[in-house]
Amino acid sequence: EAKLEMKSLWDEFDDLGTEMIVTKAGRRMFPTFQVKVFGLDVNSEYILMMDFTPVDDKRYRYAFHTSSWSVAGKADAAMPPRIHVHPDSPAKGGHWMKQIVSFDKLKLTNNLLDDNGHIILNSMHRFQPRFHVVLVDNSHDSVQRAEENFKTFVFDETKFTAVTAYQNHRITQLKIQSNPFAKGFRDCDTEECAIDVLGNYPSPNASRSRSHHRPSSLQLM
Amino acid sequence: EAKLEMKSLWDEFDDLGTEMIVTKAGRRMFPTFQVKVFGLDVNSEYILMMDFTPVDDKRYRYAFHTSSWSVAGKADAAMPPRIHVHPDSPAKGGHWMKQIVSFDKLKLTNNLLDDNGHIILNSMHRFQPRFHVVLVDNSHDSVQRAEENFKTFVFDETKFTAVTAYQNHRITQLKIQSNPFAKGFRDCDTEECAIDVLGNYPSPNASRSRSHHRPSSLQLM
DNA sequence: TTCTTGTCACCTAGGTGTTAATAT
DNA sequence: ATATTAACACCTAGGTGACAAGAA
Repeated sequence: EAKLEMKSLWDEFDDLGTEMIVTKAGRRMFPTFQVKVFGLDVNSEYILMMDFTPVDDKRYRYAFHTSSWSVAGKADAAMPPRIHVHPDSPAKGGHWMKQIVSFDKLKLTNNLLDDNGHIILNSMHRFQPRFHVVLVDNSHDSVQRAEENFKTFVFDETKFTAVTAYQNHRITQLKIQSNPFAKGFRDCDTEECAIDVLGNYPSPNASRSRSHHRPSSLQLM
Repeated sequence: EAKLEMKSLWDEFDDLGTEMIVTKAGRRMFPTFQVKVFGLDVNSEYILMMDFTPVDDKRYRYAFHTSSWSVAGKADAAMPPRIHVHPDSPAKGGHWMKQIVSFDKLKLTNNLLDDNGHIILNSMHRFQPRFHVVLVDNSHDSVQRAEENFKTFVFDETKFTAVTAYQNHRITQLKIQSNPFAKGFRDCDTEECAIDVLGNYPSPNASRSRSHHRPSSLQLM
């Protein structure tokens, strides 16, 4: 009834141990959580939403010399739990099923005082994204039907560790290779690395050799 | 029940004779058609939409030496009439009234074969935008109530001539001064021209002196 | 030490009028 | 002549990881 999009990319990250950046202003997830939804009633209204549950009650630490995560103690105090409602909500089943549902407006933050409605997560803790489909039911006995009107989907391969800076260098490299917005950090000499995750080729003026020296000024000739 | 936003800007354009660019790919309107809506039922559903009616049955021509429009004959064959439905439709009255309704996704084209759903207009003809509010009525006798469920608003100051290139140079200048996306064409030596139409000041790195010479190369120092 | 923050160059994505070339 | 098209420099708006500095 719900299928995770870009599963192979999620699997690739999951095999390395997915990390998601959290910032004060809020950072999008990459990969973006996207699903295809099936089996809804075309003319009934639904609210689609996401939340994040702690995977365990632990705090983690990354050891660079062994390139591995280890437990660093008990979890910090839990943050105020928040839910992200998909901005198209409420909408009819027909709307949700006619295209991929993308949670690309969802942002993660570590700011406990956030007032932008972003999802608040503790850094160095592990989380499991969850996806919920709620049927809008205005009938008098909607309370009794609350359970059947509420469906939750969990994709194990989307769990991740929240971080303020990437820990595993291989995660950094996979993000750079697969996120179009990080194209500026790709090292490409030839066209072999130029194919993005969707199989698209770059525009002709792309892939000039990267230099991270910051010019102090520039002059027109 | 509907109030035009940015009326003073529309008036400024209307006094000069508003022109709107039409292109094959589709061009947004500037000013953008935006309204505040009042008096809807908060919990009923409405569809909001726009269409464009010919102001007259004439074709126009612009005389640069006299800076004026004149009739150039009868109108060309009318294009297939199209309606632009606001992408939030259908939505409850509460949604429409809680913020300004902006038709910034609406695009104008002169391509009669357009398959992007854009509004098709004949260049060098005059048009009157119209705004419609339609109550979604599922009752059995909705046919009888069709008229009361359908309200149309016309703001005379939003009429314009469709063009493929600006004719009146004063229109061009007003577009450049008031549209943020045309900031690159502003001639500014001091901060006096730097206040945009909303009264906002520019960001610190703006308003470098404009040069339309295209550098053949540039060098980092 | 370990983790977090703020700034930055470098991208994606797309909205401007200009200009030269092309229709009509 | 007049009208249209396509490429382009220059913007707005905002998403990346790198890096240096700061905080715990």
